[in-house]
Amino acid sequence: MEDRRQVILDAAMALADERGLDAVSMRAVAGRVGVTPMALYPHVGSKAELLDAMMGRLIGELLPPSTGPAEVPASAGQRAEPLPGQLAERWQDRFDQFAHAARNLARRHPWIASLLFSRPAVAPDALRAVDLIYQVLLDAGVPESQVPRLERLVSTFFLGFAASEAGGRFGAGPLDPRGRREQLPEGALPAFSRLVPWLGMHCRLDAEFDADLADLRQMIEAIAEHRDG
Amino acid sequence: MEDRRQVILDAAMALADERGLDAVSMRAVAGRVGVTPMALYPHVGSKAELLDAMMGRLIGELLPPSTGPAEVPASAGQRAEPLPGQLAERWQDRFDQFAHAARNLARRHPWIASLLFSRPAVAPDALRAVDLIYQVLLDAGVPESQVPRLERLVSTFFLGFAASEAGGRFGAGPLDPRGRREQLPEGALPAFSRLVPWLGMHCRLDAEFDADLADLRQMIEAIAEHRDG
DNA sequence: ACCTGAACACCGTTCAAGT
DNA sequence: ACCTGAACACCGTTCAAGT
Repeated sequence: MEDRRQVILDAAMALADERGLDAVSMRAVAGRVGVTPMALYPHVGSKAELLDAMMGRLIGELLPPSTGPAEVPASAGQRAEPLPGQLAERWQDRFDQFAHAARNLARRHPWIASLLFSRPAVAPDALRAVDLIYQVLLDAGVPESQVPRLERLVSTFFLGFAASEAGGRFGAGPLDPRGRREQLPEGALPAFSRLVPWLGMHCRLDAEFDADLADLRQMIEAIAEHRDG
Repeated sequence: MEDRRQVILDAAMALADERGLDAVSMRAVAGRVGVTPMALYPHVGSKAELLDAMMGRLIGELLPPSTGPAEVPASAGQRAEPLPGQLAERWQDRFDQFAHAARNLARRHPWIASLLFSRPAVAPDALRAVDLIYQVLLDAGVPESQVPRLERLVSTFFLGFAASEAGGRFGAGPLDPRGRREQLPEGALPAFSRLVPWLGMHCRLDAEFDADLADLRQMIEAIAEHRDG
C-alpha cells in the first residue's frame, strides 16, 4: 500500500530531474506510473502534499543515516552523495561538509531550492538538518541566544545560493551582452568600470562558494569571540 | 501606445499585490484591463516578458532617482519607500539603507523574491542596484578582486531573507505544533533541547534582520582589513 | 493599428461509477 | 480497496478574422 506511494514519488522526482518542476503535473506523474490522474489522490492527497513529500525525501538524502525511521527510505534511485556516516570532528569541517552536500544536492535536483523557499520545511528530516547546524554553531562557541538567528542566516544563504545557481541568477552576469548596459547613460554605473577585470570570475562558482564559506566561518568565529554581543 | 503597456503593467502588479503571483494570468490581467487576453500580446510580448517588466519596475522603485530615463516611471500606484534621494555618506549607513529598502519593498510586494530567483535580473535598474552595492563595498575598503563575489554573497542573503519571509519559511518555525518533532526518536535533535529558551525569538524579524546586517558589516570590515586574502 | 473569437493542448480537482 | 471517465473551471498561446 505504501509501496504505491513510493512508486509515485519516484516518478515525480524523476520527472522533476529530467524536465523541471513545471513538468511535474498530476497528469504527467500518473502517466509515468501508468495510471489515471485520479488514482494518485488516495496515495498522495494532493499536488501540494506530493511536493512536500518530494522535498522531505531530498532533505533526508542530505543527512547522515538516521537513528530512527523518519521516513521510509527511497525505494530506488541514486542516493545523492549524503553526508559521510562519520561526521568530522572540527566544527569548521562539519560546516563545510554540510554546505557542500547541500549545494551538490541542489545541483543534482535544481528544483529543490524553489520548493524550499515556497513552503516551510516541516518534514522531520528538515528539523534534523537544522539541528545539525545548531550543533556546529554551538561547537564553534556561538552564544546560545544567537544560534537560532545565525542558523537562519547561514541556511538562508545556502538556499539563496542554490536557488540563484539553479534559477540562473548568477548565470548571465553583468557582462552578458544582453545585459542592457547600453540603455543607461554614461557614468550611471561608476563602480562597474573599476571592477571590469574581476567581473568574469563568477564563472568559477566552485571557488566562489568555497570563499563564501570561509568568510561565513570567519564571521561565526568573530561572533563566538566576543560573546557579550 | 506605450500608455496601454503601462496600464497593463499597473493591472498586473495590482493583481500580484492583491491575490499573489499565481493570480497573474494573462486572462486575469486582460479582464482587469477590460480587454480580451489576446489584446495583451502586442504590448507585452508574452507572459514571461510581462513578469520581467513587473520586476524591472519594482527594482526601479528601490533606487534613488535615476540620472537617466532607464524606464518610463510608474504611471500611478504607490511608490514604495525608495532610497532617499540623498545617499548617506558612511558606507555602513548606505548598506543598511539599501538592505532596509529592499526588505520593505519585498514585504509590500512579496511576489518579487520568487521572481528574482527564477530569472536573471537583466533590467537596467538591476545593474544600478548591483553598482550601488559595489560602491558600498569599495568604500568599505574591500579589495577590488573580492567585490563582485561579496556583492553576490550579500544580495543572495537579502533575496533569500525576503523569499523566506514572503514564502513562510521563517513563519511556522521549529516550535510550531505541526512541526512533526514527535515523529523523531528521543535524542535525535540534541541541540534543540539546549536552545529551547531562544527558539521563539524569530517572531521579531525586524530585530533579527538588523542583527544580521550588523554581522555582515562586520564580515565586510574583516575582509577589508587584511587585504592580502 | 488594434482588437476579437474560436481553437489547441494543457492544468488541478470533484464526483459518480465501475470492478 | 482501488481505479476509471466524464466533467468543471481554469491555463498560455496560435491563427484567422474583423474594424
